[in-house]
Amino acid sequence: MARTFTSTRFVGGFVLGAMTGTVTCLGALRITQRRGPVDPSETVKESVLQEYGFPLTGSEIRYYANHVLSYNQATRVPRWVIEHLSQDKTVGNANREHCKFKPDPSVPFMFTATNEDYVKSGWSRGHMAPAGDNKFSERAMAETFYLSNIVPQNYENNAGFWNRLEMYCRELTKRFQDVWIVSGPLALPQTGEDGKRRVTYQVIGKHDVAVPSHLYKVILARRNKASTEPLAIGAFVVPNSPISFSHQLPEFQVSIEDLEKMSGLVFFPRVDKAKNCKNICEVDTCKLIGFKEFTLHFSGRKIKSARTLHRLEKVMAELKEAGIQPDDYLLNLYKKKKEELSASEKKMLRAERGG
DNA sequence: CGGGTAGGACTT
DNA sequence: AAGTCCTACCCG
Repeated sequence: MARTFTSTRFVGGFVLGAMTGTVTCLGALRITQRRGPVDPSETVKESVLQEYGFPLTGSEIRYYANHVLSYNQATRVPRWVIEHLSQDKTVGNANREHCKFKPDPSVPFMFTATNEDYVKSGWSRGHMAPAGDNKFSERAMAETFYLSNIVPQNYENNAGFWNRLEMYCRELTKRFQDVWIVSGPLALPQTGEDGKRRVTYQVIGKHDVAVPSHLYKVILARRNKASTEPLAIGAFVVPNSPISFSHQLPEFQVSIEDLEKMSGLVFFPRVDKAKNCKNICEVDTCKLIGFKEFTLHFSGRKIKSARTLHRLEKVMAELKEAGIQPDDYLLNLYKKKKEELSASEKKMLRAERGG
């Protein structure tokens, strides 16, 4: 119903616009006849074309505490998001549990995505500038939760491969003093059954938020400010779908130039990529954390946050099912937590009997 | 780390 | 009675 109304309104506006245009042309013709030919030296900017202003795109650069982006008002997702990463930014007490996804207040409401567009859409809200890159600042982290920094992302991809790519970027700050990262969505053409190439994408929610077919990341890393070593640079295009642990990061590497053709963007335009850069996968590992390491890492966090013995045992059972032998660190964590929870659950039982 | 849902309390 | 927020709990 709403869609029908919108369409009707759109068509009506188009017809009205066409009529107005006709009237204006006739009027201009009369004036021209009366005053003679227009001055050819008059620039378009100075002409009547500019009288009521040119169309606005809303793609102007928007600045936040630790990221900067250009927004696409048509698709309700960013065109690109850039951030600077250094080791000190990845440590601190900022906590995503205190953050909430919300429409960006600086984006006109008619062009913003909303949480309702995403919830139960089948797609997760995927950060472009990651929350975890902003542990140093509550504000910087909170601002990454604006929906101007979010795209519809496959759940498994977001929690898995993309997550591990973000972890690799943070790891880079151990070896490079400064890391700059540009991230964003892509809607790439695909060849149909008829052999023709088309760009198609799903849209979700009442605001028709565009679901990207792929996500890209460009990484630029500098060893340190004084170093004459070439900058390390890499571009990666990742399908917006589950990617198993058997896949390696270099499989998704593309040349900067190819990504620029796909995206219509020029990355780090002040950098001479031909002269002053080296492939990051030659200078660094381009190796994402493995399955065992990944699972152990987050099992540790789950054990720490477990609040019932049942939950605690389930985390351990999942590890066993995955065929992963807990290391000493994890076993010790488990033992401590088990004692803690046993004590508190006994206390709860006594309180119940007493009351 | 990256995300989600259900349901009760609270508001309107 | 229906929406909104918050807490608790959950998954990869």
